[in-house]
Amino acid sequence: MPKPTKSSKTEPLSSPKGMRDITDADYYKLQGLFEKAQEIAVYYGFKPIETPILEDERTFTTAIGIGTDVIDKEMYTLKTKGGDHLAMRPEHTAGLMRAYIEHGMQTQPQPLLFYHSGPVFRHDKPQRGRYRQFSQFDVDILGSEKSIIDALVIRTIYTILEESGAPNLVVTINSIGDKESRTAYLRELTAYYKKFLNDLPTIDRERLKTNPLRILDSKEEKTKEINQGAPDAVSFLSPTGKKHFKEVLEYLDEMNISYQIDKTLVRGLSYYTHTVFEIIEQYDDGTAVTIAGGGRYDYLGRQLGSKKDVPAMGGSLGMDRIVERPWFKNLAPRIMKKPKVYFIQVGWDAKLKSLTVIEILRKAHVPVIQSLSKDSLSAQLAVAEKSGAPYVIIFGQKEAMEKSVIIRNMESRSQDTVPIAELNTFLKQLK
RNA sequence: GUGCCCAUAGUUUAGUGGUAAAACUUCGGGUUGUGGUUCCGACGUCGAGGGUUCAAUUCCCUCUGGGCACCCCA
Repeated sequence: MPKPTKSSKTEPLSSPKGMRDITDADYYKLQGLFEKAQEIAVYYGFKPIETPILEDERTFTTAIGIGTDVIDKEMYTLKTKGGDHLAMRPEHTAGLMRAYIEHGMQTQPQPLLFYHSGPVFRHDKPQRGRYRQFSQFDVDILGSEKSIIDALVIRTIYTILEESGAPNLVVTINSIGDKESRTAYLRELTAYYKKFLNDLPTIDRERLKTNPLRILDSKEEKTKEINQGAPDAVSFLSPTGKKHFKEVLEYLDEMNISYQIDKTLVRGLSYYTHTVFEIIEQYDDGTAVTIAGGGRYDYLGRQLGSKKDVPAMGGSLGMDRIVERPWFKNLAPRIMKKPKVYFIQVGWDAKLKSLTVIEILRKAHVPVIQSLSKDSLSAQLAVAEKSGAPYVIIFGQKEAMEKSVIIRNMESRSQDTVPIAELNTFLKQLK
C-alpha cells in the first residue's frame, strides 16, 4: 500500500513528466513503423534480440562513460530491495554487448546481425519529439571490423527512413579514429585549446575538462573563431583508419546515398571509434532534424569484460520522432483491419446470441465492430453510419428465432436475409 | 540543468475581482425494429498549494505539467 504523500491528496494523478500514454492511431503508427523496420532488417539478414529494460548500472557507466550527459545527468537509476544498483537503459547498445559477451556469442559464426527495439529512458527536459521514455529501433553488427559492415548498418537505417517517407535525407559522417589516433588527436586538440584558454567561453572551458571533442561543435561565436585553426581528426587517423573511412565513403558513393563529411560530428557516447554518423533531414533554410545516428564501437566489448576484442557497428533511429514528422507515411500494422461489418442486435433474445454470431464472424476472419452495450436500433445504426463500415448485420428478435441475420449494404441501402449457416459463404462474395 | 511563454468540461476555445460560457464529443432520454436530423437532460472543486482582498478562476508567489530556445540528443 503506497503511503499517501502530500501531493497525492491534492494533485490529480498523471503520467510522469515526459512520459505518455499512447493509444489508437499513435500506437498503430509506432507499430506500423516497427513492422516496416523489422521487415527491412530481416531482409538484410538481421536477427531479433530483446534485452532487459533494466541493467546493472555499471553496464552503462563503463560503456557510455562518465563525463557524458547521458550518464551524468540523464540516467534513471535505482536501488533494488536486495541492494543492487540498476539503471533504466538510456540506449540499447550496451545491453546488447553485455548479452553478446555473457552468452559467449563469439563462438558463433561472425559477424552477428541484430535488430533491437523498445523503450529507452533519459531524464532530459521534454520537448516535442523528445520524451523521457521513447522508443528506439537499433541495428547492430557484432564481430567484424570490416568497412562494408559500417556501410550495411547505414544502408539499413537509411532504407527504413526512406520507406517511412522521409525526404531530404543526408548522412553526416566522420571518423574519430582508433585508440592511438584518437589519443594523439585529443592531446593535440587539448593543447591547441589551452593556448586560447583565456578566450574560451566558460562552457567550453568546462568541456575542455570533460569532453574536448564537443568544443568542436560549440555554438559560441568566440569558440567558432578559435575552431577555425583547430587540428583536424581525419589527419590524425592511422593508415588503416584512413583506409577504413575512405572505404565506407566509397560504399556510400556506390549506393548513391548522399553524405556530408562533418568534422565536428563526435557524438555524446564515449564508446565510439572510427565511423560515426547521423542521418538528418535537411532543408534549404538550414534547419535540420536528426532522426538517426550511430557509429562503430570496437572497444566496447573489452570495456564490458570481453577477453577478445569485439569490433562492432550500430545505429539507432528515434521512432517517436519519425512518427511525428509530417511526411510519415501511415504504415498500417498487419493487425489493422478495415472494419467490414457493423453488428447490430435488437432485443434480448438477439443480444443473448450475439456473441455467438460475432465468434462465427471472427472465425471467418471478418473484421467486425459493434456496440453491444446499446439497445436501440436507431442509436446503433447511427454509430454504424459514422464508423464507415460498408455493411451492417442486423440481428433481431425475429432473426434470432429463425437463425438468420439481415445483411444491409450501407451505401445502396439494400438488404438480404441470410441464414446464419450460410453467413460465411455469403460474406465471402461481398467485396 | 538555464531562460522565456502557457494552463478554464473529454476536445477546441470565450470570459470576469462578486463561486463560469459556447461549439463539438460522450452518456441518458423523447423513440424494444431501419440511418447522418431535431429536441431535452447529464458531465467543471477554472492544473495544485499558499498569499493579497469583505470576496480570487481573475492579482502575486511556489509547485506540477506542457510548448519554445539553449544544453544535449533519437
